[in-house]
Amino acid sequence: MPSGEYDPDAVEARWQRRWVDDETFAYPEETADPDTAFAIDTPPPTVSGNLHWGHVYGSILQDVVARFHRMNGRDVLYPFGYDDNGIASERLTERELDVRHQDFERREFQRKCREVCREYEADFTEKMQAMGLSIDWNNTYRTISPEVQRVSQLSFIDLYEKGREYREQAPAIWCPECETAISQVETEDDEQDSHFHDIEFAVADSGEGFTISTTRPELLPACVAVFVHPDDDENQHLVGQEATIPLFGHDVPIIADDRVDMETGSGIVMCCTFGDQNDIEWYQAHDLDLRVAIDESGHMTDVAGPYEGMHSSEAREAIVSDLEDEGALLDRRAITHTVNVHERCGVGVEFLVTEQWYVKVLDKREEYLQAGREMDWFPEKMFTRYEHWVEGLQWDWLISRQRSSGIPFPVWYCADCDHEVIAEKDALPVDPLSDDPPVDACPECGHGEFVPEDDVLDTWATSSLTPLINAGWDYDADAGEFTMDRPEIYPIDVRPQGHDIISFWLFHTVIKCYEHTGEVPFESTMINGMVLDENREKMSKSKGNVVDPDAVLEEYPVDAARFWAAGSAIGDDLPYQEKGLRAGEKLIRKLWNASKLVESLAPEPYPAEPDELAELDRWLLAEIDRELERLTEHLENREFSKARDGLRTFFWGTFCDDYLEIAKQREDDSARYTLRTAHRRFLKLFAPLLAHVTEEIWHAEYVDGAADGASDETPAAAESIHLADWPEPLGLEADHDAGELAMAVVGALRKFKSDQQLPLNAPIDVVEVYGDVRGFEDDVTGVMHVGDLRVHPDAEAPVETVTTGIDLDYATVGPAYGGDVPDIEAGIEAGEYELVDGELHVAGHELSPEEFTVETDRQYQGEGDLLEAGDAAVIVRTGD
RNA sequence: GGGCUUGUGGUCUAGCUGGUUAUGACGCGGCCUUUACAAGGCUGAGGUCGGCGGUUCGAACCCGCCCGAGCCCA
Repeated sequence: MPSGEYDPDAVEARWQRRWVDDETFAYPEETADPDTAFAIDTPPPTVSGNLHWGHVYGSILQDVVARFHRMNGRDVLYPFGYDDNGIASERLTERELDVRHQDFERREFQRKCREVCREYEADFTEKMQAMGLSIDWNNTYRTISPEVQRVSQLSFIDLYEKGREYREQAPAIWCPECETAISQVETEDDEQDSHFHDIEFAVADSGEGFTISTTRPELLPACVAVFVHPDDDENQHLVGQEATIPLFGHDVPIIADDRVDMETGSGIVMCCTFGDQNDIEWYQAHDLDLRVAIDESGHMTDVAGPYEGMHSSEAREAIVSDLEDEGALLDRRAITHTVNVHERCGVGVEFLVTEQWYVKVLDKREEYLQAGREMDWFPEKMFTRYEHWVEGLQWDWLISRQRSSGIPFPVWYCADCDHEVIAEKDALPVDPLSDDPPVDACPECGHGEFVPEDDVLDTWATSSLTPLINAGWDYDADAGEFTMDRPEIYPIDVRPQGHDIISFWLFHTVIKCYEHTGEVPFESTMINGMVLDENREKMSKSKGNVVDPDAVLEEYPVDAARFWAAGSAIGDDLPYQEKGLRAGEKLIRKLWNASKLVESLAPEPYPAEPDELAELDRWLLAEIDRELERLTEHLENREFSKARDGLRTFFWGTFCDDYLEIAKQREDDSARYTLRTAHRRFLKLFAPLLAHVTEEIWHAEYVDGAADGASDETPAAAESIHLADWPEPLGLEADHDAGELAMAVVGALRKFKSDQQLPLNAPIDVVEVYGDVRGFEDDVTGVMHVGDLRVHPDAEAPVETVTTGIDLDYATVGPAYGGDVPDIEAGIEAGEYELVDGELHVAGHELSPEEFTVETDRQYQGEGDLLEAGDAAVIVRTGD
């Protein structure tokens, strides 16, 4: 029985333990029907990082969805992934064990990573469980595990066999610090101090001088062309001639191209292989020479002549100084500009021509756009981000990384002819550095030696496979085809994630799974916003405004955090608000206290449905039907805020303030049955939101009935409210208007007492209601302590009505009278109008009755006070 | 610099394809011990809907520009 005060600390921890111990939320493995299976594919968090408030927010929304659909008869698979395959966890391992990954064989080092990550995973698990999320802890995966490595390599091979991957010498974004190619998404911008140099170039034949401005003079030896804008009249005469590079002496063509930015420097620009993205375009468009001056480690090559072997930064200073000696340095000024850097190490990226593996994406943009369109987007507007991302793609997806650890490419090359030899699918996972290729001789040339691929796969190549990992995707060698352990969950019903990762994580996942299975991997995607601090600013360590989940959950119940999280419109950013949590606490308390009252008004044994329900009871149950339908629709549309606020308002106002107050006066089976039915329904409706407190009350009140079959609950409902069925509408006939009016009469009487400074239980002698509240007389009388209630359903109230104004119905008047509306308004305002046979004559127009309403004021001259209750007049007389 | 999103009483928020009285909560003022809850109930005050301009009889809503915030990209 709920008694005393609610103690969330004890209650929440107890249920969290029970849910895990009893495997309450385990996915029923016998599920086979795609219509009953319901799966959520969450992007796995990096376990080496901390759980932050954004995780709390996102996870709660996922959990509300999971619980809602579970109660709606779906077999829910809500798995959890730990992302520990990446540089972050490798660095962590090196730090913790004080080792270098280079000193170990790749597989060996990964074993160490797995060991180190295990404790971090345990910490993550504990915290996720302490939020009471309805995750199936039997269904977890680690992105570094051999099983996932196998899936990653299978994915590589499948795409290779489908002709979606290629290896090519091409300009790639390169980090000279990490000595690896990186993808576009791994770079970020950084404001850095630099210098702008004006350098004197000369035309080869005439010796005429012109100025080139650059921040990177060390690229002079890599210069392969000079560009002038076609609209640049002043310098047009240079086009077609050749320029001589100072210090290095080689001649390059001078070419016109409209990609030149005339506003910067002299408007004449040099093209080097490669300084930036533009250089690559020019290189390709004009078929220029390739002069590579900077090598993979950021040092100068032989192209740089005397500067060979210097680091590019040293070479820059040396070249500037030599230019100055030669008089070719016209100016040098300090500037700050944005530099494209590698997000991991902060070092400026280079563009190098290297041999890399790519996944084709550019050729199927339209198809991938269509794949995105086929998903349901919550909210719909977020699709635009996906759309713009796909339309703006400039590179195929670079998937090779020159790191020594990570998931290896399952590939060897013939030492003689470079023919690619791919691993056998049933041998995966393999590491070419340790394992032998599947053939003894090259199928192409017969050569017997092979060079292993020592690159590893980009971590996104793995992170983008989570739907397949969850569905148990694998290759069946006997059948010669790909299979799934759980085909019923694919495509996955919901993919939740923040709007910050739509462009790469979601995109990569969609296209890879689409290529493997021919199906868009998600039925829907649910985009949550970012969590901001109380001042709507981004949380960041440097600002010191980061909310620590542990500290908050120390102070507030998890259910309060759930209430806060559900206060967001999906897709919008949400500020952390302590008041939001406090409001949650209040609702939890209200639910608890109301449950205590229900318990005392309708104790066990619970009454069966009486033959006839009182009008008020039918009205309440019918109102609950309405709320149930609204709530269900909102949850289906992921309108969490509307769902939450609607249910809260209805419960607090209609059930607690209106119904319960009346029910206190009643002692009949109809009331007892209704209290119990309503209460049981409210618990269920609140269950996805307030997961713990509803479970606690459910167990105190309703599991016995579910267990012994006394109630119409399923046997599973005896285990947990979260396994109970979502309510169906009862469909009772009720007079909605009469009930509404009766509540308005009660409200008016309450206000009357409040205005008169009377206690709410003060008696009232006579109340006359001029409106139809038949069937509710005893309810009004009981709760308001009315001695004599007289209802006049059809009679006119004995009041004088005075016309106080005219209310135009603009929706019809506007279109009908257009520009004359201001005149009509002025006429009414000035009182220059007449009512003739129900028509309004004003400003030369005759308005028909449906175009306006007459505003009236009721005045009562008799004994007692006149109150307004909705449309009805109520007259109150007290015996003073 | 570009794209997307967002800006409503002190704070958070609702507001559908434009219709005139802009929703609710938190906080604030006043009153009320009523069969759970005073962390409750009743009631009141508080808003030029970020700014400017436009379209319209009528704009929180549509259009343009500007400002602030968030995300992604350059």
